[in-house]
Amino acid sequence: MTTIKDIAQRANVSISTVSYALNGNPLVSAETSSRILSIAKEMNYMPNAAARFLKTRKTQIVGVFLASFSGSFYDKLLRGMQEVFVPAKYSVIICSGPQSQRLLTQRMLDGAAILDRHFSDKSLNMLAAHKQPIVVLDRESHHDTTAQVLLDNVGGATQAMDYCYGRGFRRFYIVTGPTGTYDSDMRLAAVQAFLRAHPDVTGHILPGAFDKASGARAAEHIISHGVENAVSFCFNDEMAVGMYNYLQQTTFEIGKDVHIMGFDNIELSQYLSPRLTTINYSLEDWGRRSAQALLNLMQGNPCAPQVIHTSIFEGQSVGRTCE
Amino acid sequence: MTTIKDIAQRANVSISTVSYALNGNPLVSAETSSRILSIAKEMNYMPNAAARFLKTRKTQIVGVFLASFSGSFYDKLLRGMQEVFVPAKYSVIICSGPQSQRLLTQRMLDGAAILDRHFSDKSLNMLAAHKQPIVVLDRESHHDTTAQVLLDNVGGATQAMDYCYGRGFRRFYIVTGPTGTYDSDMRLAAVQAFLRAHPDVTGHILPGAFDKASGARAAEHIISHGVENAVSFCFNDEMAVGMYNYLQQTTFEIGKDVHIMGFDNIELSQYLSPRLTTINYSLEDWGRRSAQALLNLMQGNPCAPQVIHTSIFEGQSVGRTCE
DNA sequence: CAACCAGTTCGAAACGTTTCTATGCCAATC
DNA sequence: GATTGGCATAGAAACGTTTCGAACTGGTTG
Repeated sequence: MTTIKDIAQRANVSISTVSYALNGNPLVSAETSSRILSIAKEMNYMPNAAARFLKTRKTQIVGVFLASFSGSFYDKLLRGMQEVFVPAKYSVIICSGPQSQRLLTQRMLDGAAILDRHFSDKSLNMLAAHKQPIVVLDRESHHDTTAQVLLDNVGGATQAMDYCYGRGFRRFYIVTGPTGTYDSDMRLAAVQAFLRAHPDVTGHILPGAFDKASGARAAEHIISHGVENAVSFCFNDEMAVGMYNYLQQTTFEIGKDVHIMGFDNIELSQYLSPRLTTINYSLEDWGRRSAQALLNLMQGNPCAPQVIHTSIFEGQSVGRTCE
Repeated sequence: MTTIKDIAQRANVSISTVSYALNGNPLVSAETSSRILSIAKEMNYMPNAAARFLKTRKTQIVGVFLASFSGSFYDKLLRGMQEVFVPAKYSVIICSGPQSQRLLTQRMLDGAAILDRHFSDKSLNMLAAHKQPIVVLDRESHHDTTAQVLLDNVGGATQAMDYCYGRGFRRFYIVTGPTGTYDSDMRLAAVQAFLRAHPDVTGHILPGAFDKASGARAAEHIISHGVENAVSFCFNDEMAVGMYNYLQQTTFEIGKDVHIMGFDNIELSQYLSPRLTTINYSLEDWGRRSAQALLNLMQGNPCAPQVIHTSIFEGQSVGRTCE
């Protein structure tokens, strides 16, 4: 491995001069500089990141912690982030699984974005205590080196309930995500507030796990408990897909006999037939704004909590009640 | 930041003793060791990765280079890899975009898997010259620190052609991927070999780009050039989806008037109606075997080229000719 | 009693950078 | 001709580890 020492030797200068030249420090004369640069290229020198990090304490890398790589869900989010980080000269890496937290605790990352419910609050607090810049997308966090950019779950869930209510539904099946996950808990809280505000509405809570299997189970349940004039609000589209899959094996027709509302508007939803009615929001925007927040934190500026707003995406999976 | 120096001071021992204790070196007495360990925990010491890497030249991190994060395509692949790397105590990170190559050139990674056509052969050769362990999934590479685990594109494309031929088709539209990509080029070569071997078959090559838009364009083209008794072989499912989308706005019925064969069997395909007939293979297996190959390389063992085999997944999108 | 040994611990060098401070040189000034 | 100032370069310390060889203990041996 070529090091600056080797270059210094070949160029008959000191290592400090080489370092300056390589970093474009204007103190070194143009002539020396170009000589050093050409020698470096010729020896195809590659800086040793570890040594540099050790000195500068900056890696120019940010990590995005995701629960899984599943679905095209993250694709757009990450694209939004790249839009911000690439011009800012940060490399973005995706980390998943418990063992990758070590990258963060061992200071290999200048900052991190977290959208992974397996990432414990305890770890997060530890890191915050060490002044690690972190932006959270799936929980609340109030430290001076953390920022939150959260989905408007309450708004979205309320929009969904309002929409169904407006179409005449008074009986709701609510298929939740895993308890303890911020998104599911917030959506559930909004639903419960809605139910309190509308005494004429009944809601049956069906615990789910944000996966297709939960949707299928829920579908099975509602069929046996009566579907007429009821709408099923799945707390994410994936569970709605699970419902579709299950119902395809039955004679029930979605949008007529069975009504389904989703949440997330994932790409797959547009291929469902009938098109799923769901809650929509811009993942790119979420990514961009999270990235911007993290950038701010890394520059030492605090960053106020932000909210990503939602809207209804109207398909044909929620019809009207027939009375 | 707590360092081993701080711990040494508090424990009244030298830094080397602390280092030994932290690394579980049996030379240090159990008593001292436990004292040091408890002090370390109390001060919540976190090792500085950069310093350690500088010394040991091992990061215990492998990078997976992907063209994009799109689709659930990579999900399974990565799960397969994690199965191998997690027990081997390696952290896996996903790198995308040109700027993340720096992680590799600056030796932040012990090894890498490449499935990214934007990753240039030139860079790859540079890295190979530096003895960087790398496994490639999307090209050939023959260096002593590289390994290849490739999809059996030729076999898969041949299976597809044979299947359609067996169902009576003699006229083929071939929707390719971008020229220069290994997968597309191999599939095309197989198709051309097939055409040479079957003089009774005609094939029209339609250049595509592995995206939905290409599929839509191709659909438009075949409609205006006659669909009867012709089958369209899309070199990936995503383009087939593009075709479906386009055809949905027409009166042509897939599997009857228009026949479509895909490649990849992506998750979305199962939601298409009629179900897409396509070429299937195990992404988990691909991931596992690539990871195992990389592990071998990192341990200094060479690794023979490997092939991932394919099979037909029969849906209803390819019917029969009606003569 | 000197020599040796095993079990612990310590000191110091090394990894490859960055960066602060010192030095050398030359021309311009008094 | 001594002093100054500016420019280019050199020297050396520092970052936090790991690890080699040395050194210090007591106890055992010849």
